[in-house]
Amino acid sequence: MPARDTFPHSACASAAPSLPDTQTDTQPNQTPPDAAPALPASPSPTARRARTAATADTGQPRELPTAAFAEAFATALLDWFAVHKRPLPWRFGYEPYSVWISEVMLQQTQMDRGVDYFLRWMTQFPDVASVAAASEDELLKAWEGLGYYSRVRNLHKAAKALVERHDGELPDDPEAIRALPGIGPYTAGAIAGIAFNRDVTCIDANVERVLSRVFDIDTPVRARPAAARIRALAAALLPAGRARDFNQALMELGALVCRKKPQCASCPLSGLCESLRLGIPHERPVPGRKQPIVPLDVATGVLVHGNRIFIQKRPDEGVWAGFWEFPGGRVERNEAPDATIVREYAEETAFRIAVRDKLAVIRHGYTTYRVALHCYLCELDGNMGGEPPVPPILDAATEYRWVEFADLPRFTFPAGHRKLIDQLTTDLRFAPYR
DNA sequence: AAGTCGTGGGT
DNA sequence: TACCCAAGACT
Repeated sequence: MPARDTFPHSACASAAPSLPDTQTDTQPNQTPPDAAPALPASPSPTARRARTAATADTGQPRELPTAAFAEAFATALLDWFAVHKRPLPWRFGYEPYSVWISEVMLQQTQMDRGVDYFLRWMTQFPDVASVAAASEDELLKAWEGLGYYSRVRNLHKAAKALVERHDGELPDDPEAIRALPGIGPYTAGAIAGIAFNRDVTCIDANVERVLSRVFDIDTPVRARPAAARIRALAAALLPAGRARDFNQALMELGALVCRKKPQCASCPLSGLCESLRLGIPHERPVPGRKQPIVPLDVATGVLVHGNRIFIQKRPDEGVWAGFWEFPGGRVERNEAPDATIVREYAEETAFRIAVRDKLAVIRHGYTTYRVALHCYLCELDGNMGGEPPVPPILDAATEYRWVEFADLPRFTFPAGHRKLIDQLTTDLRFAPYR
């Protein structure tokens, strides 16, 4: 736990507003800062003892940093950021649209991948209006491979709402931003704070990690008590007028220095960090309950007929909604994968098919599953293979196509199927069909 | 509030 | 290999 020395009458740091969340969180203190005493940026023992001040009324362990600590924290952090800030493409101009796209794109996504997708997206959809005018299929194709595709559907809805109601511009009011589809507490804070430089914080996994270490928060960071404390701490540490740099700096520090394996030797906050003082930064943040990963065998068949390949479009709900795919499904208990293909084709298309070569086993994961995707080459069986072939009776799809191999890149596939297509490009057994 | 929703990099 | 988990939101 942090030092319990409390200074009930010391200046309490300014508490910048944090976005309202579904969980109501009472800000312990909203009073403006008193005259902040000048304090050396270096962490003196005095500064360390002055780290926190308890809320005066209850005396509960809901502690906020003193103004002096907050200033030392912000100064060290912002100085570091000025030197180590990466030249990311949305860090030029901070146009709200660019910030919005980057923030949504980077949700649960690694920076390097996000940058590539961002640059392509901005070329294809340079403004809100172009997103609103695009078809969902176009947007989905641009998002293909990034995952969490409801993000792009919500982006579409939000863009259309902005064109209709806000003249195609993002509002600068955190509440109004938060009301848009796909924008939660984090993204609303990020847009308001980073694009508009409003005095608002944003809490992502980086911020959680940094603050849980600096203040040695010993309960699961995503659970309510710790989450509320982190929101309050971030708000108290935020220097007025510096939200753009402060928010980015906190996240940048988490991404570059205060990583899962912390690099405390090069951390500008090492002198202020309670978990480091205790020698346990690697024990923070305390993780929540983790979901078990379920292994799953799935089979899929690439059905060829002449030089055409059968694909179908998934329903509008559930995983990979609206994606194209090769039919297939879960391998049941005591079922061989090639038998799965025959069964699934019968159920999903009413095709009788014959399974030929096994093409690949592709391993990938989605959400809580770890999938082994067994891939087979298939043909229509017996007299089903007329010309043109008999139409399918779709049971798990909204559309179907018989397409040439060269046309597959125009359609949007789940990553596992996309990997299969990539492999087929060089698979000699598949040469007759491409 | 606990599950769902993807994917690939890091270790 | 196996596991963790990332600039989260929604239901």
